[in-house]
Amino acid sequence: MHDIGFAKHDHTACVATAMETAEAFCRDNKVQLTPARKRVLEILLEQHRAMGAYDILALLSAEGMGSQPPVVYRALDFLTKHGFVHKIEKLNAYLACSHPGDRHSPLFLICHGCDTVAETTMPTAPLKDAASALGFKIETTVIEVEGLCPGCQTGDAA
Amino acid sequence: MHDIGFAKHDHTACVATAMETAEAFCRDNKVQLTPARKRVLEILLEQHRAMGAYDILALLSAEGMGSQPPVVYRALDFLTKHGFVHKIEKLNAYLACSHPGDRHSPLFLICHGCDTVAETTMPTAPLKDAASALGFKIETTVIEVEGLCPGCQTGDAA
DNA sequence: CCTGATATGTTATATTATATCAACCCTAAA
DNA sequence: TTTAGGGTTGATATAATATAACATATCAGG
Repeated sequence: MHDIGFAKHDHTACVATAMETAEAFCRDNKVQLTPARKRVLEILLEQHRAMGAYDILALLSAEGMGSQPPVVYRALDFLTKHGFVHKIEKLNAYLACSHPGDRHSPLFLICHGCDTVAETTMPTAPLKDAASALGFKIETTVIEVEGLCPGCQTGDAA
Repeated sequence: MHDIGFAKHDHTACVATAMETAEAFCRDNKVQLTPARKRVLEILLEQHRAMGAYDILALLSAEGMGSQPPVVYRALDFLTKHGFVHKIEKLNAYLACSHPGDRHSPLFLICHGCDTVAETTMPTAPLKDAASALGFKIETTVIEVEGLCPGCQTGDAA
């Protein structure tokens, strides 16, 4: 059992479906989900947590899929460009997208008690309104909040 | 003449008033605005742009105020802790606060045409609602958007 | 075949940030 | 006055994150 949001669920199946979604997207869009890219995405889906690039690299390397930083950064560039993976700027870490296929403006909830990161969404209108009030045209958004998840508010479990 | 938001204004005076605000705050709260901290804040106010820690360090160093990274990172820690400076996570850069004294959840507009960063605000209710729907308690927020400022949308001036 | 676009392998380096420990300065308690 | 503690600084070293640069490989289309 694993967490999604901050609730429990069995995500054995969701790794498989996310991979299928990614493969379908790549076929449709004529881009290549090469072995390294595929494996990085699988790792992030399986681990279901925000991981540093070098954490991912260590796993890749143990599997003999390349041990140099560009390997993982290139894969992450590809995966983030196509929306399969998000970068958590506040943590310099990477997280598999919970809503593959959507085009959305994700909001990340970072718990500093247990280091869990949950992805959710919020209305984008307030953001657009504030930006357009200054004549600014939004292309990408970074919305991250840090605090305590439900489980860490009570016991203060670190 | 300099920019604030994306409009022109003369900000000669605002450096001085921001420094006075900071000094008053430090007196009131019994914390020390030491020479290094003061100079880092002045630099960020004078430059009126997002600067990397090492850019600031280069200026400090040229003035003989210490040439090692901890000097500037300690100053930035202090200044961000007390709200005089914000970190722009997306850029790994630091920016003097445009609303000294307020307690606010700032929104940063990052123009990738001219590298200007404007600080504004938005209603925080949507954020709080989305977080509390998952039982999450917010402590800090990072809201940054990247795109094009009014001046860079037309001429595409890089 | 040749070429251009895309991807990978490899080495090296750039950029951002922190750990650690000794010294200093001030305040306030003993 | 001495001593202890908190906060700050100085200095050295290193950790953590990310990219530049260039050679090689693969493959589809002309």
